[in-house]
Amino acid sequence: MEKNNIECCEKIEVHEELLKIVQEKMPDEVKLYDLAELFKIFGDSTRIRILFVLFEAEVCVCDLAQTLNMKQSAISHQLRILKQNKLVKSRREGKSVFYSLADQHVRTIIGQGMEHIEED
Amino acid sequence: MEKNNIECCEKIEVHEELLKIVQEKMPDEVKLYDLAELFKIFGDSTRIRILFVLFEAEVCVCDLAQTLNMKQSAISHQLRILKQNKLVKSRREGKSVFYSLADQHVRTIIGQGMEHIEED
DNA sequence: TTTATATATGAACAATTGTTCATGTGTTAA
DNA sequence: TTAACACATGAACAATTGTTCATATATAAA
Repeated sequence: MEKNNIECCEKIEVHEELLKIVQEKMPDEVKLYDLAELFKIFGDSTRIRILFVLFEAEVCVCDLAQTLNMKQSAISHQLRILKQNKLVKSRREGKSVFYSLADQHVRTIIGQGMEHIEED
Repeated sequence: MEKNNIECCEKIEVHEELLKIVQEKMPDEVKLYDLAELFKIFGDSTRIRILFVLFEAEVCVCDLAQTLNMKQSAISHQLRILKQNKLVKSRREGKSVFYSLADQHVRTIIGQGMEHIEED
């Protein structure tokens, strides 16, 4: 018996086959980590609200803070996270910095999320 | 001057217009909260790995724990979260409980996430 | 240069989260 | 009924996270 054949649910063959398929198709650890990190970004309603504003227009930090009724500092911290993960991009114009969406996937991902929670 | 006309970046008209558009298009608080909660589910690499296994087959808890090399307890806790959020469904067969994907959106959302992190 | 405005960021705090351990529930076989 | 197995779950702990406050940087105007 090979070392992977640990007994489990008394179904050793199925387990063997599964392990093989999963080893083939499962992305590597780094990619899985990055993927989870990406979704963590969407897992905060402040960041979601920021993105919904950016769906409509390119906006400066100050306007974001006022529109969402939050401290400028909190908005800046979140924008930093969004930018680090390439979900938004920024452009300076005088004293202001304008933020906008950086990626098409943002709309798709949030759209699919909306569809999911609007079911049944 | 109306009370919404707080000065910000010396661009009151733009701010006014933005507020109006955002108020129209922004989902209500409950929906935004639910949406963030949904994405939080995807924001953990253990749960992501569970979902990748379920992309391939319907699997029992024991096999999941062995395949992912984790404690059965940890897997059960995560499956509970996935089930509560309708991302997986379960079916008892004797002593075992088999889990499988409950929703098409799961593949799309994870697929879009993969596309995003695989860019540039 | 000084002042004011817009934004960024480090530290600190409360709140949330994922895992482990111990134990409980449900099912099957003896 | 008892024992064994598969899974679920509450409590506890460490680790992570989002906000606030204070302050730093950057730009523009005086």
